[in-house]
Amino acid sequence: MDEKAEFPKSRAEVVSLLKEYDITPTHQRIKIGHVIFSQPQHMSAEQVLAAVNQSDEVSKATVYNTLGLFAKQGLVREVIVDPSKVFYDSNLSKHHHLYYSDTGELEDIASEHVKISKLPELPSDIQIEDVDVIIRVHRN
Amino acid sequence: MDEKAEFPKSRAEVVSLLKEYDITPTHQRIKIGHVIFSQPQHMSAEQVLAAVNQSDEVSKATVYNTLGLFAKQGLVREVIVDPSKVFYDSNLSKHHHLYYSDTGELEDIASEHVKISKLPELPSDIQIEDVDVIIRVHRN
DNA sequence: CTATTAATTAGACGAAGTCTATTTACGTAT
DNA sequence: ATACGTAAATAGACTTCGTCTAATTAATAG
Ligand SMILES: [Mn+2]
Ligand SMILES: [Mn+2]
Ligand SMILES: [Zn+2]
Ligand SMILES: [Zn+2]
Repeated sequence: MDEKAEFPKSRAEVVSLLKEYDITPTHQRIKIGHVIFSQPQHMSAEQVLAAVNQSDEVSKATVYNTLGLFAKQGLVREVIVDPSKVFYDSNLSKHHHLYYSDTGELEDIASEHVKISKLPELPSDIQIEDVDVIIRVHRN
Repeated sequence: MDEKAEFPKSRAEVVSLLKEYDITPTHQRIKIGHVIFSQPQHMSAEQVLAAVNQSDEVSKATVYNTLGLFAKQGLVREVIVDPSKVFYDSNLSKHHHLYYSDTGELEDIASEHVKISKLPELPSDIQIEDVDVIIRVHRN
């Protein structure tokens, strides 16, 4: 797990990050990485596609492939809180989420602010991937 | 909040349940309610549509409208864990979820088995709707 | 350079869900 | 019971997000 999580990342830093995570650094992947690692944020695939296509073109298929690959390799985290789209989270540190169901906004909650003091015992053949805590809220 | 949560529910019980939650008990709504309240379970809209259309027909629009209405009135709970579909949960008691990301299975975790001992302080103009804990696991 | 493999692409396709315009059912008054 | 006004249901077009396929292009090794 990457703990030094600096933002923004230069192009060169993105390249080393990809290599670290065993991802061949192609043009398109570097560009997508540069967008999402510019700051800790939550972006949908559509948003990434739009951002990346401000300058030259990356295909929809490649954006989806790349985000899926990044997630598989642990470079981004998929956040499933909105029934209509997946958010890709560039914040690699352990944290939880605050979701405004009225506006669709998604905010991080530092993991120190949430403490889970008891979890169920699970059969030994089961691996825990993640324990997600989502606080669903709305304004007034 | 309904605490006596008995399953299965007879047709007559479904009718009173709908009335309790200020839902006009139409044929279609009773039928959908009868299906989902037959036991504590998690069903997608497509599954409800299929189940309900074993005998006579209820339209897709009505199934979606009805499940949305039930959720809005607090008769079912929407569970968002799978990026491809919403689950409607007929278990009204407070509980959390175990999600098998490899198979898509969803299981309940009784709320006694999870203890959250610290939550962040939130601005006073924010209402908490729910605190969801999702344990994402996979087998071996 | 050549061969092999990996990655990208356009656009067709699919699944889940929404919307619109019309029809049907329901509730109330006469 | 009939008429009227509102609520609910319906078919099917449509949208959005995401996947797949078949063809092209780029990277890598020899
Ligand atoms: Mn949705
Ligand atoms: Mn998906
Ligand atoms: Zn986050
Ligand atoms: Zn449940």
